[in-house]
Amino acid sequence: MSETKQSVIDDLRWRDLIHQVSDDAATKLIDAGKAVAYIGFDPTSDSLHHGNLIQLLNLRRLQVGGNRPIVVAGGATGMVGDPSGKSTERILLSREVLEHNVARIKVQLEQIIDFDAGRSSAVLVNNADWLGEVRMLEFLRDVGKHVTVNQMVAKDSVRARLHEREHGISYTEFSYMLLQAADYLHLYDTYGCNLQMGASDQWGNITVGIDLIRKARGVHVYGMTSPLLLKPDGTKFGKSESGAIYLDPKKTSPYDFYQFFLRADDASVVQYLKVFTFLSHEEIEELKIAVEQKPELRLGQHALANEITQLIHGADGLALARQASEALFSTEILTMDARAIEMALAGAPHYDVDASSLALGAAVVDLLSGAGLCKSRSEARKLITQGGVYLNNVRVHDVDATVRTSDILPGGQILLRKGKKDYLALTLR
RNA sequence: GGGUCGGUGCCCGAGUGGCCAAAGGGAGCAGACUGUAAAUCUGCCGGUUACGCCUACGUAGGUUCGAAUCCUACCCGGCCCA
Repeated sequence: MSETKQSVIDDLRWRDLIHQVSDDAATKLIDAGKAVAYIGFDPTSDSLHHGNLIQLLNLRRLQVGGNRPIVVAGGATGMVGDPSGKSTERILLSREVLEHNVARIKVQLEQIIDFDAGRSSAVLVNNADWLGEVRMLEFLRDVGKHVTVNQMVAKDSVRARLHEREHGISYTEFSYMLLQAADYLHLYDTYGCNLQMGASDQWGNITVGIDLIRKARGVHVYGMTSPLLLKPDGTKFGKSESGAIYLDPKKTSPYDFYQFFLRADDASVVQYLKVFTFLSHEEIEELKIAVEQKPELRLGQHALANEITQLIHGADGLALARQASEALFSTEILTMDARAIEMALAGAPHYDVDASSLALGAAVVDLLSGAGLCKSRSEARKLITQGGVYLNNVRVHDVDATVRTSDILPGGQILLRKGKKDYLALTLR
């Protein structure tokens, strides 16, 4: 990973990471390394996902330029739910769950942002620590007094819900922007925070905070958003077939994480390289040309998957993911020797099988559904009928096919595959 | 509180007594073509011990030979009025 020494803003612009800036002065502040920038996350899960990652990397980019990052875990706001970008009312999470999530996320943040970098050291705070204490009357006086309902109603996020036929917006969610504004104010008071960043759907919330600080403190602070990452067909980026891609290796294995980025489509790779990596402009330009001229080599995808997997899962995680990927996709695993197979499959998805059950023959249908490759036995049957199941890379034709002891590969595993890409190593137990 | 419209499968959305496991679209999955790409074409897309049976159209009852469709009560949401 190479970090450029040029202007942070120029770099962000080049990477198409700037959507809106509240004031040009913000860019000067950032380039001077004088920004104290904050980003908030609602801890709705116990792991960050690749969508959050973009914002975190942006914070990191600023930090490299000498700015100080603040990460706010929304322990309090997470209990309310942000209406931005949501068409329906959010389900509220319990205090216990939120606290648990905040603790887990904290560990992940430390991988990406430097919490020990002198005057630009990052800070992690939980807004439950201050919002949780605020008295209602105090809040109404200190925050509510400065914001008119007129401007609140004018926000896109609210207007969308107001005009919708089927769903309204609760007072709770309507208030969300005030809480976020209060966060900004608190961070300004405590850390001299002067910049709030986020995805473009946060713009409305961010501007409320800026206005609040101007009115309450007479100080001009800033906001900046990055564009929402969209896939070429205009749909939202952020989900894989099986859901979000998490940073937690227990939720998304390094192998799956690596594979996700390796499968980026041609039309998006360059954009992803810009957004998800710290590769230099020159390196990315070279990869761009490579993708245009020899797309089948997928050099861009490889670089992307390597960089980001290394960043999140380290060299070891990357090595495992690559070994498994190469064994499954690039070589004929059946010709490898026992040791090689064992090593190669170490990082591949696993499923434990009772060795004794193979003696009698275990139904492929049962293994598929048991391992979670199929949701039900019906689905597994249909899949086999359609020719979508492979045992040791050989298509299974019979719905009643079984896996037996003789199918065990030299490495001690059995390879089950669904479709072209979904491999599973059955491990004997 | 009154009036009114609505609550259908992962999502959107048709269906207003049998031909409905429920049109159509999207998403998803598989096959073909490829480059672990995109686009396209084809098939699948509630569960099951696959004959049949079971579970499903907000919830609970009822009418009927038969209900997603009719009736009653209730719950939830939108809009308007108070």
